[in-house]
Order: sequence, then C-alpha cells, then structure tokens
Amino acid sequence: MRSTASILHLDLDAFFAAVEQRDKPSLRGKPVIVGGLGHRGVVSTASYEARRFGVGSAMPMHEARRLCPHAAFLTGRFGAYREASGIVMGLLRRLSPLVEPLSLDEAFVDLAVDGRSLASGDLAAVATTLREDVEAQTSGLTASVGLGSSKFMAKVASELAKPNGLRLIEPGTEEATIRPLPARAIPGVGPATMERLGRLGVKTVADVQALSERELVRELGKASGEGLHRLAFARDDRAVQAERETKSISVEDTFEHDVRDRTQLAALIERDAVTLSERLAKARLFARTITVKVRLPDFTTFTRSQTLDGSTDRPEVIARQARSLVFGLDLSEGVRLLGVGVASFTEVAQEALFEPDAVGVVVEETSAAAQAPATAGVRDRRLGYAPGADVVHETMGPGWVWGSGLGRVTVRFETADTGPGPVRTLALDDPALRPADEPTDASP
DNA sequence: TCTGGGGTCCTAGGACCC
DNA sequence: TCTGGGGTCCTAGGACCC
Repeated sequence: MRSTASILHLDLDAFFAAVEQRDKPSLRGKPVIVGGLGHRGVVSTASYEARRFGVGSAMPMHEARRLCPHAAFLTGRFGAYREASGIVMGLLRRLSPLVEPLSLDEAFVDLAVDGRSLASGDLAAVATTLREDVEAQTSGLTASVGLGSSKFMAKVASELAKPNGLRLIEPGTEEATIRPLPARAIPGVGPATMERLGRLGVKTVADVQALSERELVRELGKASGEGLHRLAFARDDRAVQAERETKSISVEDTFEHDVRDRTQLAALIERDAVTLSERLAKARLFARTITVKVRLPDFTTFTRSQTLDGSTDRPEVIARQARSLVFGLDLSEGVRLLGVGVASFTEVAQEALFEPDAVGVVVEETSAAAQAPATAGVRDRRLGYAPGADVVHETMGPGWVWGSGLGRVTVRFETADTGPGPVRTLALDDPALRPADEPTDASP
C-alpha cells in the first residue's frame, strides 16, 4: 500500500457482448449472450440487458435460455475481441510501461513508475481521459476504471464504478471503504472459502477482521489464512507485474457427446499435441512435463502428469506421453472432457537420448494425425456458420449469421457502420456466401 | 439435458539425498 | 529405547480468477 492512489484497474464493460452490440447494430439495447451454444455450453458474457433477467457468467447455457429466451445467443468472435483488447492495452501502455493484463478485458497499470507519482487530481484526470480514449478508439466500448493505493483497492474501485464509471478510493479511506463489503470482495475468497467462513458467521469484510490470523490459518491453511488476514485490513503490497513468464500451456475439450472410442481419443490427443507443439514453438519454449486431464460422464475428474528427463516441443513426444497417461485410466464409462497440457519449461530443447521416439514411431503417429483434420475440418466449416459469425456475400456484402439448419443459413446484413440491416435466408452451400476471415491476431 | 476453457497458486504425501 | 531432520522434486487434487 502506498500514499497515493496511483494503481489503476481497468475493466471493459460486458466486453464480449459489447463488441457484438457494436458490430451488430440490430442488437444494441437488447439482451445478448455470448458463450458455448452446444447443450453443454456455459455463458461467457451477458450484456447488461440480459443480466436484468438473471443471466450471468459461467451459467449453464440451457439455464440462460430458460431465463431469457428472447436474447440473441452468439458464439464468441475472439479475433474481434483480441483486436479491441489490443487497442485498449496500447492506450494503457501510453500511460506507463508497467501494465499487467489479467485477461482480454482487464488490466492493472502502475502510474507511479520511477518513484514519480501524480497528485490525486491529476490521477483522476488521467483516468477520465483514458476512458474517453477507450470509447473513441474502440468505436464505442466503455470501460470502468478504478484508482487506489494497491491492486486490491484499484480493483474494488473499478467494481464500485461499474458500469461505465470512474472511482478513486482516497488514500486513508481504504479500510473504511471495504469494511461493509461482502467477504467475497476479497481476492482469493471464492465459493469454497465463503462456505467455510460462513460457518464461522462471516458475511462481511468487517467480520473477517474480527477473526484472528491464527483462526484464519487454522481454517484455511497458511498461505490463504495469512493472505486473507492482511487483505481484510487493506494491507496489500503486491506489485504490478508487466512481464509474467508462462508456466503452463494447455488445451481441453468438452465433447458434445461422451467419447468411448479409443481410436477417436487417440486422434484427439494427437490433434491437441499438435496444437500444443505449435504454441510451444511460437513461445520458443520446450516442455519437460506432460499433463492430461480426463473428465468422466459423472464429472469425476482425473489429472495425470509425467516429467521427462529431457524437454521437447515435438508433437509426437507429447502425444506419446499423453496417450500412455490417458489410456492408463479406466475409460469404460466414456470421456466427457479430454485435456492435454505442458509445463516445466526450458528455453532450449533437451531431447532425452535413448527414448524410443525415432523414425518408426513418428511415421505411425503421422498417419494417426491424418485422421484429425477430418474432424477439425468439419468443425471449422460449421464454426463459419455458427450464430454470430461474420460472413460476406458477393452482392449483399458483409453480415453475420443469425442461425442455420436444414440446409439454410439466415444472415443479417449489417456492420458497425451501417445501422440495422436486412435479414436474408440463403442456402448453406450458396457459392456467393462465405465465412469472413477473422481479423488477424496482431500479437507475435 | 446440470456444470467451458485457459490459466495460477497452494497443499500434502512420497521419493530421494545429504 | 523400533525410524532425526531438512531440502528438493514430483504427482494429484482443489480453489480461485477471468
């Protein structure tokens, strides 16, 4: 904690849904829900109009449909989100080199680099200008901004400012500000911790303050207990970290239907290994630990990991380890979710000698990989006509998919700049219609 | 027909070493 | 006088965050 409110937290309001409303004028002012549209999907972001019906993040999509059946249900367009996020992060980096992104829509900024800190009035002016710039540069997205003397305070401030607001917690008023808040407002207090604290009669931050550090440690363990005790009194000296090194990379899929077929599981592992290999190469990293995650239909979840003697970025090595870990489990009930991850990174390859990963195995696995594109291809094409996806028609121009089925696709032809546009239903194989390319990902 | 995906951090037990 | 005491690495699971 410092003596000025020079840590800033920015949160883009209902980010994914707001980008959709920006780019789809007919949806402005209406409930929009972005997330997984399959029968096992969950809500990623709901617009404020949808939140009024009780729809919120992480809610199962079938429940969101029940609560708000007239909403527009869309799959995410991550290219568009990354592009908007990049613009905002760029604006933040103009304020200070110390920017710590937490996700596409959230970041901390330390405005007091080099010991040079701005006065309170100046800080608020900086934040006001920032919010105006965000709105102008992103064609209308709004941000909530909080200023405080620590990360915790800045985050609380932006939370209090939502939506589309600015709040500064004056140094000296930190404890008084958080005392009446629910204990859940303290970072690190989630459902499980809240349940345990609730048994001790805790509802608010003030209630946490009433417990001794010893009691909190007994109840929650050393790290959590001590951390919670400090934060409850607004003691927080965590630094804004501009560069955090990657510790793990993973991919996982929940299947529309449980998978029982081992050949299919092997092909999925192969596909995931290729994805991980590409991501490792892009990050110029090599991994020593391979992890798999398997969720059974009854939601029982296993993780299994193995650390190699050497480190690798080769798909066939990753796939071979992942296969042996996955097939060591009892999969007779089928698999709901399959995940593969890598960790324990090095910056140079240390391929272990004497490992049987030579030519014969590579050939065998390459042929297995050949099966993967079949499923991937189908998935990609369907993704092109998924609700919300961008498309282009030779004469009608750009539009977006409202829905598709029975060999037809319904498109609304409008863009951010056109105002609400006309709806047309076309044949799914209409040669004049094609998926629009996602905006390119500018990050290296 | 409940319950995503990509991460981070913590805990706890066992192996292994000095 | 059954088997001390660390430290580190690995593995599995859980909580939390967005």
